[in-house]
Amino acid sequence: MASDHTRTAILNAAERLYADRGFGDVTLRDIVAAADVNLAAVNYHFGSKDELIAELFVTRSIATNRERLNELKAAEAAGGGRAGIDAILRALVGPTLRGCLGPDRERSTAARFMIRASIESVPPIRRIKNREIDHLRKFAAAMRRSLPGRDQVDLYWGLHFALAMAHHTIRESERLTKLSEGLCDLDDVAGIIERIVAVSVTALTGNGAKRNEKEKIVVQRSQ
Amino acid sequence: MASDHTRTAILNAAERLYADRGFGDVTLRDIVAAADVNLAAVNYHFGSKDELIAELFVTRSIATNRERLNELKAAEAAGGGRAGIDAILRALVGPTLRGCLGPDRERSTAARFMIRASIESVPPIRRIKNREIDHLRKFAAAMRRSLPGRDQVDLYWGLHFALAMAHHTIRESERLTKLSEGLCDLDDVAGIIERIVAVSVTALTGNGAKRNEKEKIVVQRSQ
DNA sequence: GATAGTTTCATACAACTGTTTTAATTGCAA
DNA sequence: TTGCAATTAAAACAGTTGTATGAAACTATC
Repeated sequence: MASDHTRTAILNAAERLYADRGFGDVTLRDIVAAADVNLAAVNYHFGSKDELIAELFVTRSIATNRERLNELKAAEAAGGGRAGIDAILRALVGPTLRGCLGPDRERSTAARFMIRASIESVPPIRRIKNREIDHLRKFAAAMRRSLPGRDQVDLYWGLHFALAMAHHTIRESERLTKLSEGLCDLDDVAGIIERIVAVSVTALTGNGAKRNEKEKIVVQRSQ
Repeated sequence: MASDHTRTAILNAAERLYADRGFGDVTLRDIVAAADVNLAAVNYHFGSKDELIAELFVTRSIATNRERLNELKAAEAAGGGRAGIDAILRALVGPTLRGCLGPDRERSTAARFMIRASIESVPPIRRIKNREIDHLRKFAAAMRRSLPGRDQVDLYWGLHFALAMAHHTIRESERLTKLSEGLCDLDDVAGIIERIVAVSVTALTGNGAKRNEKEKIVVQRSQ
């Protein structure tokens, strides 16, 4: 086990290729070519292609989750145990958005790999993915502490929608740029994060949230 | 060309299989088995697998877009040329959500296929996908007519976020159910649509944004 | 009912996939 | 150094993929 060189070279090459091109059309031969190792090394070190993907996903998701939790803990510590709802949501969507959008050099292959994994949902990953729910529960709990009076159903939907906006923005950034003819600036990551946080907070605390199930909001023209 | 039977059988089987299992692991042999036709029929009628997928996507996206536009046009007609922003957003996300969520029997393979197509982004589809932008432009224009005072950038983001919440809800419905331990009712499609519309409307017209003075938000009881 | 054109069928093909095998090489302890 | 395990290497394997072929079956027109 002298140096793990081959092992980590495979992991890094696989992460980058999967992040760039998705799981669908990346073969083991693509990976070993990029890593400059022998084809059989994958099965020697990981057992199978699926186990390689699984290990990649586990490693990277631990890292991503830690980053989010660090930000959450910092926000809660700053608020004496209770973070503002905006800070919680910022900790939830910030790391991924920063890792996937913005200038090329700041992007992380890890974040882009995780987005791919959450999109394409390949079998080896689907089996492990339940752990992510436990991770999200921590954010749900923080939100409950932050807005103790709020209906839990609304909190879950708010959490869900915040993730929705973040992921969709990453996945469809190109389309949004084209649709808006460049008006929406996808390089302004900080601005995007604040926009998503603002919408989520408004949904959770604004007029829409107190609404009874039987009511609906309509916009009327006064003239 | 006596009956087109084989052709349409292939199209229907392919649509259902792709909708159920994604593009990744559905082979031509799976399709012809489900359609009960010969393997060579695919290449005879469509030329290649990619052309089959492309034709499927074009046909189905025309149908989906028409459904959304009909709802938009009806809303605009009812409002004398100007639809409420809520009705516009409802026309945008309603058809797809109704087609993908809710009781089994109401789900449409077409809507589920379109979601798959928008998620997995396989090469033959990616080439055609630009037309969807033209389709979305019509909704952007309607939103502009509905909220003439609002900054266009905000409108584009609102449109984008509405689609984000709809698609993410479809893709991650199972996770949301688990996370909320059943509190979020994914069978209540009408309620989900109203929730997404409400959040989007709040984001577009609510506190942080500069609201047009000619408009006001009211909360109505639906019954 | 023979014929021409279309559609179906069984089958073969070449390319590519993940995996396995077997041998060569390396690194290190004795 | 020698011996031994860990690692790398080249090649082959069995399975699956989309596609192509040529014969058979059909359909409609005369």
